[in-house]
Amino acid sequence: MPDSLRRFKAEIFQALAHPTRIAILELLGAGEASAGDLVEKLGIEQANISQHLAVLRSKQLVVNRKAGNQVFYSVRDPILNDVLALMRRYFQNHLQEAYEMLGEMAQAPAESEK
Amino acid sequence: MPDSLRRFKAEIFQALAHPTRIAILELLGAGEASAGDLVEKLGIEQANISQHLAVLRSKQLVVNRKAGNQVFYSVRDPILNDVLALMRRYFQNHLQEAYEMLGEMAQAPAESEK
DNA sequence: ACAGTGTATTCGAAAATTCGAATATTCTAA
DNA sequence: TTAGAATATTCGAATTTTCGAATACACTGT
Repeated sequence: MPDSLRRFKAEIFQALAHPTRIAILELLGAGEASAGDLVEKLGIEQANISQHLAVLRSKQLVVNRKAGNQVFYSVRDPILNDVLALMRRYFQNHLQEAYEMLGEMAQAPAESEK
Repeated sequence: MPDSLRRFKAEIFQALAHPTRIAILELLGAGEASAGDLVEKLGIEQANISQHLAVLRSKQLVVNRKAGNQVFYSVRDPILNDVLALMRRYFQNHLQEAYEMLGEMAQAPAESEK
């Protein structure tokens, strides 16, 4: 496989390599959401969400649709959802280590739980 | 989903987010290989391969087995191969854009082709 | 035209990643 | 024990990523 193709793949993974962007994609997996929805559901700075959306857009992982004031985002290719689903299985298989790797966890309950 | 779990996922993706590490994992998908094999097949500095292997080890994506002088690596969980396979399908779907995104490509033939 | 709401961009500064060079470590064979 | 091969680690500089703050832009209603 050409190295240039691997560079492309690496860029996609790079786009996935941030907790906030994973959260965004998981939310979008359930269907379209506006930028504002994401800000509200994730409890993260508007500017920051917008920056992460810019990353996802630049790698074409999401598409957007403007409706008046708002911009609605969705996952472009359902394969991405499959990838995330596979990863969920992976994490179930290795939850143990996940916890160990993260070390804290026990007392760090994380802000935005559902 | 807890934020800490998303951080863990992001770390896995981060580990996948480098062309050399993708190349390593794709090679290992075909079966065990020694560090030296990887150096030779990828044509990359020994120290650098070793650094990338350290990243993959630290995220537990690979396991290693020492045999005398050498260290043999393999992918720990076959799900990873599935993820990479899914990604290959993704790239086929979007090859067009991949080429556009990479821009150069036409004249950048990449060093290590098969 | 103006104000207000929703979203995007720009600008630093701090943190993380990457690589080659140099050096260590570990094992084997003599 | 010494030499050599295979692999790993450390160091520092260059690059990239990340975030908040400030600002810009776009659309709507009045």
